[in-house]
Amino acid sequence: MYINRMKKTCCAHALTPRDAHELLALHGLNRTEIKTQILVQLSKSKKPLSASELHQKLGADSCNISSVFRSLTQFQEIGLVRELNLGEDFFRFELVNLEDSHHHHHHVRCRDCGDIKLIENCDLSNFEKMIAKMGFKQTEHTLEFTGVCGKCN
Amino acid sequence: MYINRMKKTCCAHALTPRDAHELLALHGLNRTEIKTQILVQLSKSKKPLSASELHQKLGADSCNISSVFRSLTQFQEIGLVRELNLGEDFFRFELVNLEDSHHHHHHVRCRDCGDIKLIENCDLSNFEKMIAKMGFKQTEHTLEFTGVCGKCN
DNA sequence: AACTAAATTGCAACTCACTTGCATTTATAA
DNA sequence: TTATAAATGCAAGTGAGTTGCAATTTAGTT
Repeated sequence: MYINRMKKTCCAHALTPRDAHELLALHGLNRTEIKTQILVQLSKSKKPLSASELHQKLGADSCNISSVFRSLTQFQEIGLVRELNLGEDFFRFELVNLEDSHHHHHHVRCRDCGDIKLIENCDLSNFEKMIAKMGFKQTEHTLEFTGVCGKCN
Repeated sequence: MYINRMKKTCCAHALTPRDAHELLALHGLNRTEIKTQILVQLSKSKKPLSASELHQKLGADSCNISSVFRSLTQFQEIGLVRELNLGEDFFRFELVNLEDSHHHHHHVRCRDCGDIKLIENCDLSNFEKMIAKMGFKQTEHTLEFTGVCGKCN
């Protein structure tokens, strides 16, 4: 299985264009340069990227940003990509961990320099229990931090 | 102190127009009908309100929504109001607890019917410690849940 | 290689939350 | 009452994200 061959990064997998092609084929999507590059760039990035940052990385002139948004929407629908709100006025996107799609992490964003760090462990079981008692199912959460980082202090 | 006279609701205080006037005066703001009503409506509401919902409650024709946004911005600046992102494509606003401005709660929003419930307890000390070790200060967080509520299951 | 249907794209126009500049009105304090 | 600052309405602007449509590209089939 191709997933096992992939190199690991902090968050998920570093995808080669070939890997991206396999993923696209697996989900019945055409392998276009835009879709391939979005997956590759997201996998290479240490922090989640905005649509506009992705558009830059693909070469702003090489494609239209509406195609970037459309691809990101598709990737979310098939569970390949997750949309994050880090307290900015736009969304960021990250690859879902393909070996464990439930695994996710949180972020601290510096309110000064904008730098983003990952926080790996996530235990909210006391919250989850309480919400289950309130009758909610299929619960999801977003937990994001901001602060002033060491450099900016 | 007027704060002690105020009736308590689930989240903060039910403000009379008179209370609102005191608060405005205390912060050097003019006591206009718009500002007064925003505070009163926020204090009466069991769930955080969007700018547009507030505008409706004030009577959509009675004022311009830009004035609602401007007032909300001022209220945030002086720490009277907090802006929340509940995973919608707009912000909601709630009154800050005046007796304990650090006190806050979280929310579960039903992805089906949009209903919003409060979650009172908030212990994220293990996260806070980790982030402090990473060099971040003045840390803040947002933690919001979505799910499918009992009625919609 | 040629052909077809479905998927993808670019483009331009649009939506929607929110902001801003400016002229006018209102509140407050002297 | 009057001067000054604050607040407001209005209209235009921003910026992220969406959408309709026509043109292009992909992929599967002959």
